Order: sequence, then structure tokens, then C-alpha cells
Amino acid sequence: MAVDREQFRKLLKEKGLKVTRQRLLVLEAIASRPEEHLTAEEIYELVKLSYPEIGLATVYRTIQLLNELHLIDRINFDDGFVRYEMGYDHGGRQQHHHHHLICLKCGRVISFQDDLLEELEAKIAETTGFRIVDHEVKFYGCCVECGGDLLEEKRE
Amino acid sequence: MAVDREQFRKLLKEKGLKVTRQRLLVLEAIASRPEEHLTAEEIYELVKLSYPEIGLATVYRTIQLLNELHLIDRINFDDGFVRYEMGYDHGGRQQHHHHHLICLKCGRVISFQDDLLEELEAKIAETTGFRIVDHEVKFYGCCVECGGDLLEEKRE
DNA sequence: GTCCATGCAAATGATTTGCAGTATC
DNA sequence: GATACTGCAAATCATTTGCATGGAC
Repeated sequence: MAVDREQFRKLLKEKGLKVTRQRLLVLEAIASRPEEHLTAEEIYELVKLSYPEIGLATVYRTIQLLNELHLIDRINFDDGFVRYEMGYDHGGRQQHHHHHLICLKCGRVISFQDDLLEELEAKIAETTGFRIVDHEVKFYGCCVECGGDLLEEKRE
Repeated sequence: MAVDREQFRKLLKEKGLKVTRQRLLVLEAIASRPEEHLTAEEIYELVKLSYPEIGLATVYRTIQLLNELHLIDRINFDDGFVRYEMGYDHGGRQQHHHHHLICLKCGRVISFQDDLLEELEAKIAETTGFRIVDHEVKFYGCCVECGGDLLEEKRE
């Protein structure tokens, strides 16, 4: 996981921000669902389980804060909600997780990690002079569980 | 370009849809800016130049229609607007254009086409059994014109 | 005690929708 | 002439913001 409670406390203090129960709970809620891509509303519902008094606006404000601190990442699947997931940290280097396979049939979202992308980034940097610092890759299609041919079975 | 006026007329008729001045003008407006990624509001302003009576709602409805007909593609740069660009058609095969380099300094968006992605798709299909039909790839960084090191110069 | 953070309610802003009038076929 | 399309205004809905209260330090 990217940060534990103590690291988070320290990080907040360093920035002159206050450690509040709400902030701790929001981060914990997101950390508790490492494989999911939660909406603000979903995070709100999760936190409400242990702290029913929390307000939705606080969740939105906290999410924004966590994102600025690079503790969580935003993802947009164009379904009308911005989603969030834990930022992953491998060997001290922030490593983003923004590679998703999105099944057009069942809506399932599968995360993956790949090296070919680094190769592609290097090639682009070389060709265009563009200095790449982050990326977001989505592949749309049909997952194994849904099997079959998407095109033939499509009937909506 | 993906379609000319006549092809569009034919396509509409095939689907039992009516050919209206508004529809022709919206498609033309988007086609007239092949390198841009227009918002609904921008398309509205473009069409108003030659047809001031058009309503914004009509633009939204037409955009949705054109997207369903695969004449235009949606792109989301998470700036609060959904954007649209002409769908590209190479050698009769719909070829999507969803590869963008986004400069974090000047906001410039550069489109690119690459084959390494096909390789990556094949690899993913092989590994996960996921059947890929479309993708969307965004690289964030710093363009040549903005030069320099993004991290050092960031001060915001 | 100071000042930031919170909760509530109201505001915002892109997009959608209902409906009566209008244009296409 | 029937019916789909349009324009307008009102509705929607995720997210943001103002403000008075409450909590962290």
C-alpha cells in the first residue's frame, strides 16, 4: 500500500494540514478496496458506516487533497463519475496504475501492468521530443468471462 | 475525411433519419477543424456563424447521433468538457485516432498513430483472453515547444 | 485562542429532456 | 399530412462553494 496511517499523519503535518478523523477515514476507505475504482459517493457510503455524521462535501474535499498529495489517482471511465484508486508505490518510485481493460459487455474493469508501454514511451520521446511523465491507457473489448464475439452478440 | 455530404445523406436515409440543415452543418463544422478536439459549445459557436437560429440542445443531440453513426469520436481530457473529433477512416477500415500527447504546461494536445500499440493489444489478448476492439491512450508530459524540465520549472 | 476543517444548503455548469411548433419526406 | 426534428426553457445531477459552527494544535 502507498501509505499507512502514521505516514499520512506525518505528511499532513509537514504540509501544515490538520489530521482529522474524516481524513483518516476517507484514506482508509479507499485503501480498504485496493482492487476497486470508487466514486465519491461510494467512498462517502463506506465512511458513513463507521462515521455517519460525515458530509459528502468533506469527502469531495478530502479526495481532492489526497489526489494532490499523490496518495490516490483519478480515473475517468466516462460513465458520469470520476473514480479514485490508491496510488501504487513500487520500490520508492511512484508507479501509476492507469492501465485498464474495460469490458463493454459486463462493465468489468481489469487493471494491468505492462512493459511494452515503456518501450512505446521511449519511442515517442525519441520521435517527437515529448517528455512523458504519466499516461492513461484504456482498452475496450470483451473479457474472458463474457466470452463470445462482441460484435455478433451485440444487441443492446 | 470520413464522409462527405452525399455519403452522410445516404447514411441518414438508410437509417430512416431525416436530413436537416442542422445535421449537415454540425458535421461540416467538426470536419472543418480536423486537427482540433471541439467541445459541444465550440461546435455550437461554429454552426451559429452560418445558422444563428440553431439551439444548443440540437447540437448536443446531433453530436450524439454522429457518434452513434461512428462519424465522430468522443475524447475526454478531464477538463470538464467532452470533446469530439472526426472519426478517421483509412482504407475502408475504421481507424481510431485516440492516441494523444497532452502537454501539462501549455495544454497542447498532439495526436499520434502508432503500431506498437497493436503489438501490445495482441500480447494482452494472448495473456488475458481479452478481446480488444478499441482503445484510448493518453500520454502526459511536456512538448518540445515548452522544452525544459517539467518538474524543475513547475511552480504554479 | 487561532485558524483550519467540517456540515449543511445553496450554487454551479455541462448535458438532458419535455413539449409545442416546424420542417422533412 | 404524418412524424421526426428543432428550439426553448426547465430539469438533472455530479461536483463545488459560502458560511457559520466545531475541532485540531
